[in-house]
Amino acid sequence: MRAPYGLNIIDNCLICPVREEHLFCNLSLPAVQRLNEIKSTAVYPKSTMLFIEGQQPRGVFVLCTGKAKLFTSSSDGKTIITKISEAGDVLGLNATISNRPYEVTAEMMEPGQANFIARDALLQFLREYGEVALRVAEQLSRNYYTAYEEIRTLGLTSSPSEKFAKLLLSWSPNAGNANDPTHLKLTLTHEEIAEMIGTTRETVSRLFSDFKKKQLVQLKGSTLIIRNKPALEKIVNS
Amino acid sequence: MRAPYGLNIIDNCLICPVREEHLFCNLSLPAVQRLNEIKSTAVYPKSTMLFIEGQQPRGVFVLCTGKAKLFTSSSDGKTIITKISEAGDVLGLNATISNRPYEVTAEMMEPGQANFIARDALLQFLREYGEVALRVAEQLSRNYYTAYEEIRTLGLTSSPSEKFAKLLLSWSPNAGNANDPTHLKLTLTHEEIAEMIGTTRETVSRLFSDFKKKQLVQLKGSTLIIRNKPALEKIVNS
DNA sequence: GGCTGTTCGTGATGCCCATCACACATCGGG
DNA sequence: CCCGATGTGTGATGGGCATCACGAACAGCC
Repeated sequence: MRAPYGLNIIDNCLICPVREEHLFCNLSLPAVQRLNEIKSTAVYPKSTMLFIEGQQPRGVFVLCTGKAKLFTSSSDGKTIITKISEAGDVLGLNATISNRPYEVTAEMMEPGQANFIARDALLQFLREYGEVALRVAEQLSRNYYTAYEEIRTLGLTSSPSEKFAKLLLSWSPNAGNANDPTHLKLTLTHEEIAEMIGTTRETVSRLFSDFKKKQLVQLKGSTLIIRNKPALEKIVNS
Repeated sequence: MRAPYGLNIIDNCLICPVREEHLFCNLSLPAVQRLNEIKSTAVYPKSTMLFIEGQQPRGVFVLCTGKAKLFTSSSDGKTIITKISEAGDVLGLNATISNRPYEVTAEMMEPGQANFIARDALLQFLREYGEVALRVAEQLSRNYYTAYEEIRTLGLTSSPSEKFAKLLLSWSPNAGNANDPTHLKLTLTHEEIAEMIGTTRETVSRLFSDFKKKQLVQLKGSTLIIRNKPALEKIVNS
């Protein structure tokens, strides 16, 4: 099957490649089948806003392919990105469950596919399948912890360099030293990184220069190499 | 009944004065009676830490009288207060439900009474009374929204004066203008206010001076009078 | 009432980083 | 392949606020 934007469409949750890994993706067979019936699939171009901060919740989106950024903005245009969502993530869950306005805007960062589940259908589904309701509660609690992590970063981490180091560390799963450097594709612009750590584009630029000079990281095209994770950790715990 | 610290003890949830207003306090008769059996009441002196950030959750505390501050700290001693809890509030709910470490420390700001409910007993109680489990989910979702409010304040509100104005507004329920000024007892130290808005004690001092000079507020002993709420709102939306 | 510890007001100093400005690189579509 | 749009590097500047420092005011307590 071929879709616009040159993507493959996954129209059946039963054979979804991320099915095993996430909420809504690792359920009993009957539950997945039911889920498959109530969802509606669509492919969204880059920059689509799946929902906007302050809107009444219509339902949730399950991201199948692509990435989306979640952010909240102030009236004067300042923005903070609170999360980069990837395939398997469920967007808009808290607002939909509690029937309060979406607390963030969700915008596609690249074309991708998402399943929409309307609020009414979701609530009915949760009533039918108690196992899933439990999973939802767990997910909400996980979201809460993530939010608190953000509060700590914003409130307790004073300097941009510290926050920047923290962000880089969160991208580096392995050792990240000279023997075992972390390689990763850098998909964010400096502007977006700035919005993640609450500073300006220029400062991020300068931080990159600085960290490169100090041999903490290296940049090859769009590939970021983390060379000295221990030093980054030292910056964070300063 | 008399207790230490000159407080009256409320040892029966059925006649608790805040029973009508809050979670766990407005339930069916049988549920309140069961709750009354599983709780254990105690009076805590000022500065008691009911639980500490990072501890494994033992259970929840329902605050009956007194006030408590919830805060999180970094290793280098910096602190942010995320909430001032009052009578009726349930503390440690999220950690207890999800069995993750307490995300904050809860410290009594004045002597007061609290009911402790152990984790196991609480979970059993929630299983017995589905109505209450629902209330808990709602409360968790409310907590999540509050956390996001905090993220917005910390991340999008740049200047201390803006955050300070925001805090004052959150304390002013009525008109707060020359005709109908808000009077309130100021129970926090400048240090604590600083920890609420992420700045220093000195800056709070200077902000008070500044706002007094601009006729926005007035201070009579420990009574704070908000005289020009519209002007405060203007500062926030600048 | 005096003594000790906490809280508060305010000056001086300096630095970090937001802001402005502008040139260069890079990307993507017709 | 070119050209507009978007992203990036870096200098100059200045203001806001953290930090240090100290004395005054205040509260609690034998």
